[in-house]
Order: sequence, then structure tokens, then C-alpha cells
Amino acid sequence: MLKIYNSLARAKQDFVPITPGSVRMYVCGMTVYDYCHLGHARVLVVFDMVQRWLRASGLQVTYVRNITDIDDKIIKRAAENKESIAELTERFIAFMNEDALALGVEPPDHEPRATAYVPQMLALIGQLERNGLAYQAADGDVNFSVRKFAGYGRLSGKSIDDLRAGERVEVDAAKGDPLDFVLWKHARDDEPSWASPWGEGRPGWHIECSAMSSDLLGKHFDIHGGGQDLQFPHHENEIAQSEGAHRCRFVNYWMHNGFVRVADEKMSKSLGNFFTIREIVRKYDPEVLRFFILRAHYRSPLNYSETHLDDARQALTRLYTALKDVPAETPPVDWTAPHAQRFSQAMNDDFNTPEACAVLFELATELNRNRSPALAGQLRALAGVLGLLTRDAQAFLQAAPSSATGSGTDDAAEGIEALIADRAAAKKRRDYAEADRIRGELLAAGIVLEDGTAGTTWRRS
RNA sequence: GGCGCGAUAGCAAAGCGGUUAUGCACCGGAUUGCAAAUCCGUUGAGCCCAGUUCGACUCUGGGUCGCGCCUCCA
Repeated sequence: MLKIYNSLARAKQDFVPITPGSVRMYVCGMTVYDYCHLGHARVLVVFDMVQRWLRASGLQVTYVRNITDIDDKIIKRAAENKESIAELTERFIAFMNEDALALGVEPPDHEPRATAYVPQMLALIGQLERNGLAYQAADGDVNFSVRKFAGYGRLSGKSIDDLRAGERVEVDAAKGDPLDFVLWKHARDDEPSWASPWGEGRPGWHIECSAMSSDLLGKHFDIHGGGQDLQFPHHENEIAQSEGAHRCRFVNYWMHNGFVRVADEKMSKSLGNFFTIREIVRKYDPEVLRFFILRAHYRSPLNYSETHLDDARQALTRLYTALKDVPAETPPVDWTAPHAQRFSQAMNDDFNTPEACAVLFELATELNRNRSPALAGQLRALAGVLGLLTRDAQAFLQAAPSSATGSGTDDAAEGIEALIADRAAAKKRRDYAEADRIRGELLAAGIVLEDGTAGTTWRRS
């Protein structure tokens, strides 16, 4: 039985889908005005892992991950770049897709863009107005009346009266209450806008997710995920909007992944201490990055440093090394095997990927002992559930750092093979000095030679 | 000020009221022309103070420290 930590309940709960056998899941994706950083990588990988495990568990999954392609920052950045909003967002959507692909993230079933859902947002705002929860302020903005929605603050554990609105950000004087949030912003001359019953304008940040999720998944669905920083106010406001409009339960299970940190501080755009995915992938294989993310529990903080990435690389190398000389075929998982059972138990315990990875390493040790092809298949199959160890072992071990695809075929390979041949000849005539010289030369270039019974192989150190 | 999370060996990171987590690094041995990889073995842990218990890293209470949210953020 799968247990999920539900942010709403602040406890692990048995996962019971609304419709037996199928799951509907919505995850807040990217605002596309810049490159994805490690924090984004974590959301992408974590919910990809969740989605994979749900499917591996035999559930039929509908996974929606939205794209925010209209908001203040996008407008600002497009203006700075002197380009259209569409040009800006299209470019970064393409970059995001490249990053996701490199990280082994499977495409979601739906990737709705906010700008394509304005009619649905307007309908939702209209419904909120009819339900007495929305009002148009003097400045033309349509706001949500937070105090009229019972239960506001339940997800984030906040009491309305304790919220210090205005302490850190100036309160909009036109709002009926400082805590009220915007559903529809009145148009300004230099900004894009859409026609609406409340005049020309553009959507507030939160309304898009309420509109897209209900359109694609229905008014009531199973799982809603996102980064911890979205719990308040974004997700709290989504609940208010969706439940306020539809008058029914919105989401059963709320999942929030922990932050990525740098030197014990949250990685964020505003702090400027972020590393982009493509920046990291220039130096580390993307699979190392995926493994780095998955070897920590999704709710724990994840401290980023190159030392930790080096460590992850070494660990992943051990796994691939175990698979080096066994046939690269991935049979279906034999879930009755003891290792698979432990793996499954770990994953069913709120997606305990660190424990699941530990099983992988135990499997590797056993495989190193007996070189059983069946065991190798099992290792590949289980790791495959996490989206790991999907490549040819040799290709991974020989992949150049910058080769994001990990194809393993680069120009250096021929030269290396030639030197290996020279060294073999030297060894044959017992010229060990020359053999060691070649070994040293390659080692200095980051190439490790390994003499085996079947000849010499190489890998990158 | 309100609310929440965490503290595990050199580093990273899990489970568990009593039995080896796991990975990296380290040490000894096997193996190797030398290596690397691998195997075998050793070392090493649970912030502090109380309490519960036959027994606590694991439960309870208090403290200390760190982090986060209350503003845009994944």
C-alpha cells in the first residue's frame, strides 16, 4: 500500500485514488523567462519519479505539468530584451524541454500554457464573483476576498489573523483586505491584455492553475505537487479559488518537495545563488544530477556542492561498473524477488528513493560476486523504475563530461584505442616501463585503463 | 511576533524500541607485472538534559543550534 505524506494533513496517509486504478496529478511547473536552475531540476525529477512509480504500481496516470507563459517577470524580461513575450517564452520552453530530456524526465501527459486558458480563467472568476468571493476594486483589479472563504490557511497552517500582510511588501490600497489576492489585473498600456467582463486585463498568478487543473483533470483530483515555496500563498490560493468556485473538494493529496540549498541557504532567484541545469551538465553527466537528486528524500533539503556531485558520480559509477560486462537487456521486474520487494516497500513509503537506491547498491555487490545475468537484469529493471541505469554501461563510463547525451562516441576514443594497442604491444614484449608510461599519459588525460581477462578497457576518471 | 521542519559516523544519507542501512573517503587482506576495478574484513554514529521502558539513535517533555514560510520563487 502506497503511503504519501500529505502536506494538508501533515502526515503520511494511505493513498486511495478517487477512481480505483487511476490517478490524476497536477504539478506546478516553470515560469519561462530564464534557464531552469537546480531547484527546477528537483521538481522535474521528483515528480517524474512519482509519476513513474505510480505507473509501475499498475495505476493509470494522467500527469499534468503546466507552463506559466504570462506574468510580471516575463513581461519585464521581454521588455528588457526588446523582444516579444512569445519569442521569449518559446525560447525558454525549448531550453526547458532540453534540460528535462537530459535529466531523463518523461514528458507529462499534458503541458498546458496559461495563455491558452484565459477563457477558462474568466469563467472561474465569474463563478467566484457569483459565489460572492470576488469583487472588483476601485482600480479595476478583480480580487479574491480571502476572509469570505472558510478554511483559508489550512494547507499552510496559517491563521489569517497572524499573517503579517504589509510587513514586507506594501499593501495595495485598493484591496478590501490586505490579504486579498488578485484574480484579474486591469490592463496597463505597455502590457499584453485580454478582453473580459471586468475590462481589459490579464490573469493573476494563481488563477491559471485552478483553471487548467479543473479543465484537464476535473474539479476534484488526486495529487497536486510543487516546490515547498509554493505551499503559501500559491497553493493556498489555488484551494480558495477552486473550492470557492466549484463548491467541492479540490485536491486529496498535496505533495511538496524540499528546497535545494547552497551553503545551507535556500537556492533562489532572488538570492542569486542558483546554478542552472545546463551549467552543471557541462561538467557532470545529467544522469549524475538525476541520481544526486534521487539519492536524497524528496522532502529533505538538498545541499548542492561540487563535492556532493563528485560523490554522486563515484556512486553511480559503481553501479554502472557492475553492469559493464553483462548483457544490456532490461527484462521486466520480478517483483517477487526479495530485493524487488524491499525496493517496492521503500517506494511505497512516501517515495523513499534513498532506501530504494540502497537496494540497488546491494544488488550491485551481489552481482559483482556472482556475475549473474539475471541479477544484472534485475538491477537494470529496478533502476529503470527510477529512470536510472538506462544506458549502456560502457557509454556511461566513457562519456565525456560535456556530452549530455552520453553517447560515448567522441573523437578522443580512437586515439585512446590506438594507445591501448601500443601498450598491449609493449606489454607483450615485457616493456613494462613503456606500458606504464602510456598508462600514465592517459591517466593524466583523465583516462583510466583497466586490464581484464578479455583485454584492456578504458573509462573516464 | 505567528507557524513549520530538521539535528545520525570524515562527508552524504535512510530505516529501525533490542539484530550490518547504503554510497563516497579511510585502513588491512585477496587479486594484479604495476595499476584500476572487484571481493573479503576492520574502524567509525545518532546535539544536550530529563522521563517512559527489561532495553532508546528510534517514543515523550524541556533546552540548544540550524533552516524555511508568513513577499515573487520549484
